[in-house]
Parts: sequence; structure tokens; C-alpha cells
Amino acid sequence: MAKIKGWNPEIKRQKILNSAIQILNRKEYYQCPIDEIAKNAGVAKGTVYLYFKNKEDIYFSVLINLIDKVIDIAENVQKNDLPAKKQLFLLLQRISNFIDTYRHLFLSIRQEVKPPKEKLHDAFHRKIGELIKAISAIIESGVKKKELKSYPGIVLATIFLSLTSVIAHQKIEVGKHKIQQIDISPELLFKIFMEGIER
Amino acid sequence: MAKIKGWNPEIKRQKILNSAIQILNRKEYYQCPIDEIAKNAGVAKGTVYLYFKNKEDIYFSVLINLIDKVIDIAENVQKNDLPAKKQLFLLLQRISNFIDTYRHLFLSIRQEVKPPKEKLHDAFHRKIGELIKAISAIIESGVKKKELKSYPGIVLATIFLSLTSVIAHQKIEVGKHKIQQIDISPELLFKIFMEGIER
Amino acid sequence: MAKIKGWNPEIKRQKILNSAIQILNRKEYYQCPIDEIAKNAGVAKGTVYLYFKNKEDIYFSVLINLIDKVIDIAENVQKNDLPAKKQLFLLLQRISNFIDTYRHLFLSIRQEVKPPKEKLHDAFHRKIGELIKAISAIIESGVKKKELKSYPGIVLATIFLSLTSVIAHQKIEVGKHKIQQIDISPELLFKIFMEGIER
Amino acid sequence: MAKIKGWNPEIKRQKILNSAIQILNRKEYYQCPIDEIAKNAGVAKGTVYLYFKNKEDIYFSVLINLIDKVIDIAENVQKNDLPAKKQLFLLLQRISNFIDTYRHLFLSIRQEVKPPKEKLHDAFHRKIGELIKAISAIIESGVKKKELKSYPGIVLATIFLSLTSVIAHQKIEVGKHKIQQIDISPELLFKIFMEGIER
DNA sequence: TATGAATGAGTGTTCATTCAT
DNA sequence: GATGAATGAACACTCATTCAT
Repeated sequence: MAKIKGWNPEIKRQKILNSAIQILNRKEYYQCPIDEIAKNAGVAKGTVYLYFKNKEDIYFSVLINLIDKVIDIAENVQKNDLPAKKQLFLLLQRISNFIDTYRHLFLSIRQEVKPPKEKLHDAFHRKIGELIKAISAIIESGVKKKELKSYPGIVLATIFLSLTSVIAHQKIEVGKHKIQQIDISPELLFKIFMEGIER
Repeated sequence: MAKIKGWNPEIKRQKILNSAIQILNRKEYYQCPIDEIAKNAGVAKGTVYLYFKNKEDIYFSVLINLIDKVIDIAENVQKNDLPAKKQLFLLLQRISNFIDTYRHLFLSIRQEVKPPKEKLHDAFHRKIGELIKAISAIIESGVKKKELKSYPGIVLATIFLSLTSVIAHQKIEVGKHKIQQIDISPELLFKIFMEGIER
Repeated sequence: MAKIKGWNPEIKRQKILNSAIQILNRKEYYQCPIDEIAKNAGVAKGTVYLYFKNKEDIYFSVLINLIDKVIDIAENVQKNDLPAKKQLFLLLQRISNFIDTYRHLFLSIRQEVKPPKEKLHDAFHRKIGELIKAISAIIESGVKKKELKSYPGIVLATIFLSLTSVIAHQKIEVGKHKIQQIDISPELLFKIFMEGIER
Repeated sequence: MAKIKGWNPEIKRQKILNSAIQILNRKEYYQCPIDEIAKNAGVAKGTVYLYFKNKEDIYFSVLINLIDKVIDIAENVQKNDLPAKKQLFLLLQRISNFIDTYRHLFLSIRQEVKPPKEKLHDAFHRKIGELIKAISAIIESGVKKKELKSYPGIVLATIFLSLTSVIAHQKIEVGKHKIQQIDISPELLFKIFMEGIER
């Protein structure tokens, strides 16, 4: 039988991926049975294995998918012809919003370190590299335009990314009350990143 | 009669804890069977349950134990009567060394977000609070002495802690080669934190 | 698509149930690992959990299944248009035979008292109620026809059921010799139930 | 060191036994850890093993202890020089009261059938035999005095004992309501045993 | 005699993965 | 391709029993 006209395996793959993103954003990896991801995607368990090699593959695909979204944000920000400083602040704000939705997974990205299976992890790290590059591009344009001090773009991008996790740790509720009373606004964070804390 | 002369439960508890620290620093929580932790500590599985309520209890005890070590570092640094700035830099260096040994677990600390059991997690968060306080103390003394700009100590401590994870992400080897070529030294990181990046 | 043609979950469920009946009839509940029940049924341990929620579910399902068999006996006996007295005797005989095969489980039925999980136990007790009703029906027809004294059917059914356990305790072998030399035949038991022992 | 004057191992044994009776009357055998029995008796776990060979030994000792109490009841009743019928009724009443306290264990006695270890079970069955004998004695005196029909005492005693379990099954609460509405009083039960149900 | 820390076999349950349909 | 029944390895946790003190 010929393929159904217009049938696209990518669509179903994405459906499963989106389901996985939801589930994995709620709980730890080991608390997310494939079956739950499948049901949530409206497909059978076996179907998941037609699109992903195994559970880890799903996991890293989710992370990569998420990083892609952040890369998109960075690239969109860069298209503006605002000053680099403004772009960077905009980026921080948008990532901050992004984190509101994907906090748990976002922190997973930052945390992921030791992979059982090399291949998957390599792809993941290459993707992280891409993200750093995308942020780096904004920064380096700022360096070029003398808006920013001339540190290597990659270095600053790495630090910038690290700062975003400050945002992610805000507003985490424990029990029924926030545990950290302080709210570090993107504005404040950005100011400190720009000006430092030394008098 | 009851307690055997010289028997000390804390010693064995610590032995198990140290074993758990080793194992949990190597792999994810769900990949660390209690049995492995026990064997590694030189005791039987059942013995672990004499000292810890369950696996989660071990996990959070490990994290708390680790945070305690960092708190110790911070408190020791503070005892010097060096300028706050120097203290802060010293702290960054020492945490950097600390991370060399406990990288994976250290990142777990930063990442820990969704706890199944409230009680354990509350204790964990209180401990994180203590750590922030300890770092904050150093910073506030710097603010008082006009070495640092007058931001709230807790805010800066939170950001400072976040920066340490930049260190943790350095030098992560994937496969047989570093994935990130850049090396962000504590010196560089500190300079940026102090002076900002804006020209 | 979904269900394979001819696949019938009831058949496999029953297969597992029958296996469980065999095993549980031989030893105490806590001495019957799920794994043994599974192997005996020719399936894997995991398969058991596709058909039963947990071990208790198996246990109560077994008991209910067994009571159903006794209810069937009672209902079949009632279909005869023999006098109630004859029916009652027939019932005693048939239950007596039934007990030969399911002695241990039959005594479990009588003994079951303290349930950890309400739901399962409720179903079990409802089933016991059904059995009492079925026996009661025979007795009440006898009361109506003035064959029997006019006690409430449920009362007499309860007592009747209790008498059957006299049968169950017969012929229990301990070591290699019967422990109770006496044999109380269904005939004798029935006679006493009918006529009493008072002179 | 000499034995402490008046120290009696039987006293401690009995203390443990009483504790075990309490615990085992509440839950199933397999749900009663030795440790709980020990704590409840105010001794250490190890101590239990100085007085009992293993858990089964405790269990059968408990049952035997309980049967002894019923034997005592029977023997006390027999000492009266009431008519056998009155004695039998008295016995039923007293056992009924006894059951109020030891219902769960009492039903265990009736149910116990398949023992893993021969020796312990033999002792148990011999004790059951004693009980039957004690009840039998009352009955046979009644037979001799022509109060009762001349069935073998053992047979009637066995049936009599079986009837007591009707009492035990009364008033069992399931959820929050009695499951069996009927209350079969000792009086009614006795009347039926005496006179039968045939018209 | 008494203790209770230590043991490790045992078991209920979960869940990633496979494969016949 | 899609399904979901079947599998069985894996693992947390319990608890009877032992034994050094």
C-alpha cells in the first residue's frame, strides 16, 4: 500500500515529543513511564518505539527540542537591529518567560552531565554548543560595537546562560509557601551582569 | 546495659553516607540501587535501613551533608579578616575545588525541584537557606565596608551560587574529549561578577 | 485493529485464577509468592499484574470464585423439585465433596475476618451474603412447606454453613496418620441438625 | 552469679505469650513482626528467642495457650452439678464471651490445618483433642443421664465446637456497618442444637 | 540471661522493551 | 505502520534469625 498522501511521520513524532515534554516537565525521568507518555500522546506504547530508539532517546530528544526553542528565541532576538545590550536584556526576559513554562526541564538541561549512552549525549552537547553560539553571536556583536567589554563571546554566553537559572529557581514553591522570599527580577539580574557589584 | 560501650551509630551512618555520596556522584538517583550503596559501604542492605528511613532519606541526607560542607567552607572563609572581596574570591576558589570532587551531586543540589515527600525536602530547602545566609554574611560585610554596591546580600549570594555552576560545567568530559573548549577560570568569573561586562 | 481476533482476557484470567486456587489451597497466603502462582499458570510474573491489581486482589478473587462454585451447587440443588429436606441433605453432601478438593481454601473462607483493604473485602462479604441467601432460599421453601420449623432462613443457613466446616475438619492428616479418628458422616451431621440431640 | 531468688522463666515466657496473643489477635500471622511482639512485651527481640524456638513456635504456643483457656472453661463448667444440658448451655455462653475477646485467634484455631513443621502442629492437634475430650465429658454425662440422645461424645463435642464459630462470625464489622444483620444468640443456637429444625 | 545491631534471603511490584497480530 | 499483551530483570523494603557483647 502506498503511503497515504500527506502522511508525515514527523507529525506523530512531534506529538509524542510534546507529550513527553509535558510529562517530563512534571516529574523526574524515572517517574515517567513510557506508557504514560504514550497515553498522553494518544498512541500505544509500541508506537513510541517506532519513533524513538528507547527511553533515553526520548529524553534527550526532549531536551534538544527545548534547547532548539531557546535557540529560536536567541535568533529571533538577534534579527532586531537593537543595540546588543537591549538584545541581551530582551533575551533574558524571553528566556525568563520560557522558564515559567518549562522550569523543571530547563533545570534538567543545566544539570545534565553524566550520560550512560555516549551517542545521545553527544548530540545533546552539540545542541548546547549551538545555543551558546547563538547567544554568543549577540554578545560578540556587542563587543564589536564596543558596547561590551571584549571578553570571548562563548565565555560570556556561558555565564549568561548560568544566570538564567537564577530565574528558574525563583518562585519555586515548597509545601504551600515560597521558600525563597527574594524575587530577583530580570532587570536586577541584568544590571548586575552589566555593571558588576564592585563599588 | 543497652548500648554497647563505645558503639557509635554516627560513625556507621557516616560510613554509609560517604558511600552514598560516592555512588550518587557517579550516576543518577534512579541508577543507584541501595544494594550498591550498602556493598560499597561494606554493610548489608538491611543495615542501611537501620540508619535511614528509605532511599529518599539517603538522598536528601547526602545533599544536606554536602551543603553542610559548603557552608563550612563559607564560614571558614569568613573567619579571615581579609577584605570581603578577597573573601568572596577565596570562597569561589574553594567551591571550585570542592566541585572538582562532587560535580554531579553539586549540580543536583542546584537542580533539585520536585520532591515526592515534603518533610525531607523541607529540611533540604532550609539547609539551602543556611548556605545562602552564610554566603550572604560575607557579602553584607563587604556592602557595609563599601567594598560592594549595596544590593541585598541574599540576592547577590543567590547569584554568586549560580555562578559556581559555571565552574561545575567546565571540564565535563564527554566521550574522551572535553566538549567545551573554553575554560572559565574562577579569576575570570570573579572579575566579571565584580566589574560587569558593560563598557 | 485493537483487540486481536479471538483474544479473550477472561480465559487467561481464569487460568491464573485456577493456578492461584491450587497454590493457595496448599499453603498459607503469605507462603504463596506471586511468582509461584504465575509459573504454575504458565505465565510470567508481570502478566499476573495485567489481570489482577495486586496480591490481595488475587486472593479475594480466588475466594469469591470459590464461593461462586458453592452458590452454583446450592442453586442447582434448589432446581430439583425434591422436598426441602432432601435438598438440604443433597446440598450437604455436595458441599462435602467440594470440600474434599478445596479444604484449605474453604476454611479460609470461613475464617476471613480482618481485611487491610476495604473494597476487596466488601466484595467478598457481599458474595458470602449471596451464598447465605442461596442456602436460605432452600430452607425457606422448607419452612413454607412446614417441613422445617419456622426459624429465619438466614439464621439456619448460617448455622448450616458452619456445620459444613465440621466436614472440612474431618480426615485432616497430620504427619502420616489421621489425628481425629472419628468420622462424622454427612448423614449423621444432617440427622443431628434435623432432630437435635435432646432426648 | 546465682539465679536471682524467685526468678522464674515461666513468668517472662508468659509475658511474651500474652503480648503475642494481643498482637496476633489483631492481624494476620504474617503481619505480626516478632519485633512488635517483643516491644509490646517490653523485652528485646533477641529475648523472644530465648523462650521460643522461632516464630511458628510462638504462634502455636499462643493457640495452645488459648485452647487451654477454653479447656479451663469447660472443666469449670463440668464441676457444677447442674444437669448436662444446663452445663452445655453455660459452656456455650462462656465460650461466646471468650470469643468476644479473642475472636480472630479463635477463628484461627478452627482454621489451622496445614503446618509446615510437624512437631509444633502435632502438639497443637493433641491440645485440640484435649478440648474435644473436655467438652465430650460434659456431653457424655448427659448421655448417661439420658438427657441427651446417645451419640458418641466426641462427635457431638466436635459439632458443638463448630457451632461456636457461628458466634464468632457474628458482629464482624466491615467498613462501618455490620455486614450480617442477623444476630444469632447463644440461646437460639442452643435451642436448635437441642431440638433440631425439623418439624 | 538479655540485648539489639547486623544480616541477607525473600517478595511484591514496576516498567522498559519486544513481537505476534 | 500500529497495537498492547507478554515478559522478566530490577529494585525497594521487610523481617526472621543470629551472635558479639
